[in-house]
Order: sequence, then structure tokens, then C-alpha cells
Amino acid sequence: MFKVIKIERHARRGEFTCPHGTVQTPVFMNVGTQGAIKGGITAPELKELGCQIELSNTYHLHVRPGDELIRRQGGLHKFMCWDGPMLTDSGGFQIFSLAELRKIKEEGVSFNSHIDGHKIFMGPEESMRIQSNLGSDIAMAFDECVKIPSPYEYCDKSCDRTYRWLVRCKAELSRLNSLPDTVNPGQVLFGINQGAVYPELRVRHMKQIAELELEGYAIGGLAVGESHQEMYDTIELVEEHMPKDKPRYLMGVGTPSNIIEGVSRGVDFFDCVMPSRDGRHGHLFTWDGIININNQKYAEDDGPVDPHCDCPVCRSFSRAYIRHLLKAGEILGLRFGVIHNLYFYNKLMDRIRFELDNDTFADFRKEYSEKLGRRI
RNA sequence: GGAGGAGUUCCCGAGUGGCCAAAGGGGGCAGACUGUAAAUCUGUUGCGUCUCGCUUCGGUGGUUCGAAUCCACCCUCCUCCA
Repeated sequence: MFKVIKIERHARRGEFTCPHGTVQTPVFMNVGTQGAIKGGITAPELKELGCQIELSNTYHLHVRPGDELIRRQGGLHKFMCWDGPMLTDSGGFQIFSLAELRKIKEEGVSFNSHIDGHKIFMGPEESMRIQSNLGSDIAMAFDECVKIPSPYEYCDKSCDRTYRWLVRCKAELSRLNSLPDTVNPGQVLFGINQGAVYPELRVRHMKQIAELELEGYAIGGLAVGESHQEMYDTIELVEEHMPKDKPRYLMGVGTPSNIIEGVSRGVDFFDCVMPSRDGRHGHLFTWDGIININNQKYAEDDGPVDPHCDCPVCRSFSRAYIRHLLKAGEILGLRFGVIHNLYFYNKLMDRIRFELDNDTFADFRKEYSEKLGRRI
């Protein structure tokens, strides 16, 4: 259930309630693909980092350890020790990222497992069944995330197929939720808009899926090869046709600047691997811009990663120490990078909500949108 | 004292007449990463006035049109014998 608390131009301050709690939006979802945040962060620790909602992946958990196993373990919440809201991605992104290993048909997609190469079939029904077994609060529709650029004709056909898949997802999830032994019968479905950067496809598809009256709508297929301007234009275009009373989720995005720009265009949910992956690689976000802690110039820097940050890493450890750990290949270095970045992202969302609450978001955007993406 | 083996660019290590400023690692330096096949991947790593020149393969001298590679002597290290 979603409640819009206030709207400042297009930007929205809202509240999303699901079986495992209430999420204040705009929100950033921390990505734990395989039921773990890479870098050695436990689910309980996520809470301390300000994470409101965790994201895991259908494809990965189906391949290993198997969604049936997780169901027997009491569902993914219990399995990974996370009692808060959770969203599962459908496997649709793997159609894009594992492009070499899959084949698409009307019924669904055949993958060769990236682990051992064995054949895996996943269609809308399979994806819903897996997500139902995992027991997340939000199940994402099984869609095709098309690479950009792709020919218009292909995107046109793909959009229609993704729509037909969505209809099947909706039917299957409602069937699963009505079964007596479903892990999380309150699980809801978000539909995903596609259409690459073709305005007419985006709008047509958005109008189609809006009619299905789902609990939320995502904009997918962005940040996969197009320019920032194309991405922003696409959001603006699609947003107009999205139900006002339902949450909007911009999938896989993005940089702090992308998020601020997304919020200003009416997006409520975000997720991205960037804070965790970049954190592991030593690219750390600060309120003054991005630093690459691996750089020589930090070798003897005894200050914190970000003087304005009060995360567990910045409270105690120096740039010089973190650089050393990363250079030495110590797992603690990765952990520190991820902790700091996730904390930063969650704090950024806090700040965005605060600015929206105080009607000062426009000023905040002006000051920080560009600044946070700068390399310093 | 005798016999054998080895010394290569920051490190390890390949190379035994020209295609060698010298393979491959490591380390260093830098870059990439947006619903995670990613603790990964890429570039670079003698100097310069940089499609060419200079210096470099323990040292010195020599052979050769040409030497890290062949020869002589020297230095250092390792193994075995006394």
C-alpha cells in the first residue's frame, strides 16, 4: 500500500507499507543479489547502515541454493536474517546481462547457468513461483531488459511480449498468493515499463501496463547504454502516464546525481550495485564528490573518508588505513568501502526526504546534483 | 684448494647471434564499473625532442656488419669434493 505524503513539483515524498514494514520514500534499496550484500555485510548490519529495504535476485537464488530449499528454510527473510521489507528482481535483468548464455521465446527464456552451464528455463510463471518461494514483499515482473541501442522493430516486439508476460505474472502470483502454504501471501507485483529510448514504445507500453492496476510500476531498461539526458527524458515522458497513487521504481539507477534527478522527476524507489561494487573497488562517495581511495595521494592521509560522514568507518578509520587494506587485499578493506558507501546512499535518501519535507528539495538539487558526481 | 652451476629491466623469471627495451608473473601507478557471471576487468610500468634516437641484461676487454646471447679475464653467489 502506497501513500503520497506530499508532492513538490514532480518530486514525491511517500510511504510504502508491505508485510514486513513501512518504507519511507524516496528510498534506495540495498542490493544483496545472492541473499548477501557483497563485501561481507550481514543483514542485521544493514539496519545499522540505515537500509530500509533489501533487494535480492530470483535467477541467482534459483540457480543456487535453489528457491525450494530457501522455502524449506522458511523463506529468504529467515534464511538471511532480514526481517524488513524486501524486493526480489525477476531475472529479467539476466536476460540482458547473461545475453551470451540465453535464448528468448514466447513461453520464456532458456539460460545456461553461469555456474555450471546446465539448462534453466524461466518464464513468467517460473519467476513468480521462485519469488513466491523466496517470500519477498515485492515481486518484480518477468521482463526483457533490452540493450540500448537496439532496433526499433525488435524493441516493439519485445515490449509486446513483456506485456503478455506481465499479464501471466499477475495471474500466476494471484494464484500462488491464494494457496494455503504460501511463504508470504501479502507479496505484491510491480510491473516494468520497457521500450528502450523510443518515446512511442515507452508511452504505449506504460499505458498498457497501467491498466493492469498493479501495486507499483518500474521503469526498466535504463542505464544500459543511453546518455543521461536520454534517461532523464525517458523518465519524464513515462512519468506522465504512471498512476499517481502507486510507487515508481527506477530500476538499477544509479549515481547520487541520477537519484536526485530521478526524484525530481517523480521516482520513489531506486536500487543499484554502484555503492557496493564501487565500494569494493575503492571508489568512495563523499558529500564533496567521489574519491578513489586507491590513489597514491591518500597513502598518508590520516583523515576520515568523508569529514561530513558519521558512518562506522569514518568514525574510526583513516583513508591511509583503508587504502592500505584495499591494496593488501584484506577483506576488511572491501567491507569498509561497502559500509561507507551504503551508509552514504542511505543518508543521501534521508537528506532527500528531509529536503522534501521542508520544501527545500529544489535548492538541495541545485547545490548537490552535480557536486556529488565530481571526482575529487 | 678442486669440480660444477648461476648473475636479465622495481622483484621473480623467460630469452643462448639480428624479428629484443627484452615473454610471463608479481609489485607499482592509473582507469572502468548503474535491476551484480564483477574481492572483477582494462591500460601502463628505462629515458628522450617518442612512427625515430639514446642508455640497459654482474664488470672490463674482445670476436662479429650486428652481442643479453660467442670468447678471455675479473667480481659476487650457490652446490658438491677436500
